[in-house]
Amino acid sequence: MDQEKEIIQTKAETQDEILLAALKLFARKGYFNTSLTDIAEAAGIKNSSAIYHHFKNKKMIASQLYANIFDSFNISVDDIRRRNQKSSEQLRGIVDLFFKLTDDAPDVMQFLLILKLNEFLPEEKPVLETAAFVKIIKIIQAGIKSGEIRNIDPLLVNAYFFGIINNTLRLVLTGALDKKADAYLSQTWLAAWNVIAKK
Amino acid sequence: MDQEKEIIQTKAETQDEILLAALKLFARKGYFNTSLTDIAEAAGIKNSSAIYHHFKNKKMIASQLYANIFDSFNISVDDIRRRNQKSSEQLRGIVDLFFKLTDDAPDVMQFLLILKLNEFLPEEKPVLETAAFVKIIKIIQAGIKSGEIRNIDPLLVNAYFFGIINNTLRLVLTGALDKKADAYLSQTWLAAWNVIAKK
DNA sequence: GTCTATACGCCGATAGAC
DNA sequence: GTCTATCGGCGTATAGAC
Repeated sequence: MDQEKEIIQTKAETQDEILLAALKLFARKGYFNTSLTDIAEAAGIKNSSAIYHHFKNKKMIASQLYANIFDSFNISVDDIRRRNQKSSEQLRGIVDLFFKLTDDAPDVMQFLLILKLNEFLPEEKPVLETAAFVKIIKIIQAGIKSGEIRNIDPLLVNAYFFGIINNTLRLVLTGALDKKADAYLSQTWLAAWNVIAKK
Repeated sequence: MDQEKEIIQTKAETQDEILLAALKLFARKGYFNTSLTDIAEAAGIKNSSAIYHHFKNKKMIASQLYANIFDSFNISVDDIRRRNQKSSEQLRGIVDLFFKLTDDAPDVMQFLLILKLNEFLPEEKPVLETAAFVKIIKIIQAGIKSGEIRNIDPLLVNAYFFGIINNTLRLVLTGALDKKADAYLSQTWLAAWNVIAKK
């Protein structure tokens, strides 16, 4: 039984290694520029054939990454909403998370922010229809109702606020801004919040 | 001689048709999802082979598009700078152009804003090092010097300002915002300008 | 569960007739 | 300058031994 458990764990670990390798390569070179051979190599497997014991095909690797990343983001958003009442605090929590991810897991952030997912995962939900992002719109609507946020189209509020946040992080990820994201956090938060806050 | 002229013109026209077809397809499906067969068909050519009489290979089509679009953008920026003195007016001119292009030439705007150019044109200059965008940084620096714009890192000013502008246009281009870009111009300009304007 | 070997298809690219 | 025909290669995917 110990042995069985070990085998199962080993399998799960190999899957994770494949996912991790794929995430890294997709983030750096793009989906179409990375072959299964590349992924196998980066995952420490001699041959790409072994990958097919873990995933049906190349697209399913990307699809699994998509699910993992957006699920985990969704859980984080739930957590942030539970622990904060005001819309401003909740948005601040999400911004903190984004900046932290940019420094600690840039590949994840590339996947979330920069990759054109619909180019290689056309059947998946657009990012904005994802559970987590629907909740962000709800946070904005609540903020408008409570008077914290200016009374304009929530989609525009979202566009302005995350325009500033995401574009800043984009420049960090591409190296155009040379410091860690954390160095820009406080003033970028202020800039973004002031755009949408009721004066 | 008339005949010769006609042939030359025809050749140039065919080239333009190929470029136009490629732009459309790259913008909608992405570079890697469009084959030369697709481009030939969309350009009204029976076979992809004929394309090689106009372009060395697939990448050179994209490269030519890149050059055309950024050159033309650069010329527009020059024009805008010549016709306006204040940084705010110059930035407003660029924003007007962006919104106009989004409505009138969405494929061009997709190419400028959304496509990950380095994924299929790795040897071309990153967008931010492009002549036009270097000039935008100069406009920002001048605005800081003259006291129109807040005195923070010009790259951050750029990130905030165009974060709002580009993210809004991105949502228009993807259909998440359902009106024409022009409907959002005045309030989006105000939001973006207020972020960077000295109070 | 990973290996070797191999099939298969698509697409970029070339040759050459017209 | 566009056509038909065809090559070559890469990358996905499968078959089957171990």
